[in-house]
Amino acid sequence: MGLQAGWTLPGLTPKPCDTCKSSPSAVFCRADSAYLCLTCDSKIHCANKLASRHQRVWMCEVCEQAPAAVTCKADAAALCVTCDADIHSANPLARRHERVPVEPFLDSAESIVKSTSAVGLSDAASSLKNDDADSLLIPNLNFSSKFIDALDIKPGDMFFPEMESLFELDYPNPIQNSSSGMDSVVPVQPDPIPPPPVVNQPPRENCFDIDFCRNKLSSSFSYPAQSISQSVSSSSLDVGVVPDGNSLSDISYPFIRNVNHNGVESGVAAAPATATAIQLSGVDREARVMRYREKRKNRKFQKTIRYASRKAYAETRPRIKGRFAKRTETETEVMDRIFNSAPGSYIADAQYGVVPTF
DNA sequence: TTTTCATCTCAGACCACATCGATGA
DNA sequence: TATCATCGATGTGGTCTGAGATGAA
Repeated sequence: MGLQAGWTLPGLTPKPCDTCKSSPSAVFCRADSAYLCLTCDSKIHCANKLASRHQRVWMCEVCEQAPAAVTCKADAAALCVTCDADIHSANPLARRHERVPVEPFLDSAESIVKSTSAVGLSDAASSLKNDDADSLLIPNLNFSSKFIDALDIKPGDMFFPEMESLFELDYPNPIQNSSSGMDSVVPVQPDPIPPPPVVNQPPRENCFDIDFCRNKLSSSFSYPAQSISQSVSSSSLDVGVVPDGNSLSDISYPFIRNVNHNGVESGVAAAPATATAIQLSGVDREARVMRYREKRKNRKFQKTIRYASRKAYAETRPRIKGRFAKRTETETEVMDRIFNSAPGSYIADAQYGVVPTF
């Protein structure tokens, strides 16, 4: 977190909350087309049942001016459309980063911060590795550093030291001024919902449908305002699949829906989000992207051991040039004696606290 | 200033097999 | 309903490899 002070560049302040005008916005409410800080988000969206159903997304980690549209798995970062294009068109490697549309949440952002701080940090770490938890990834990563910033908690103070690397993601402290007084909200699994709108861009250039179940990029383009299909899968079947397409073509933003204040979709593209992103062009954007890249460069992900028993086995296995090799019969007998003679004693590594086997 | 080459750094692939988790009998 | 067997998927670590980054000529 030592880098944090250095990130704050003059003139690159996060978008202020539309309500209080004082705190930096942390989330974007689609129904209200409003940028809100965590405090105002809690006040507004916990006020009544209808408001609580407004879908919100976190702000882009780079420009902090537009709602995040996609999450890059490789970078573990939520990015708006424009930043996604900037960053992932830089080189062929970046183009291959797998990105998925962000999923909005219905809980108040503050409650997510609270609940995940208690139980979700470890999961967030493992989710970096386990693509099954993609849906968890975005909000957790987004809020985690915000949470840390807001509460002035150092990573080392947390329960999970291995999470430290996660907090290298720094933010401009959007909840700095937020109060903790909010109602607890029962977590609700949000319906699969479209990412924020993409406007002011030729649809056919930027809005491709992609089906990761196929090898080739789908050639069927979709006009974003009409499609509500989410063809990007985050199931475990997609683990390790890196699309070969180019940055923008890899991701579809098929969910351009405008939801009015009554929660009714109008079918008309909502403009504010991306329009704001586009306003941030030129030097500002370049500076933000550079800052983001620097952060990413310094970020480190630590491996999380989920099964100590497997680790123990892996460490004892014979190898040839680092690769696992078949055991000979003698070795198998020896290992059988070791593991069978002292049940439970081999895995004494309480460091991981998992899987008491044998 | 630009190009070329050498060196360094790092992410990802690879391997075998115990274990997990789902499914059906 | 509970138990057991089966089977495919998963996770584990050390080394190698190739691509990108960096620096010198």
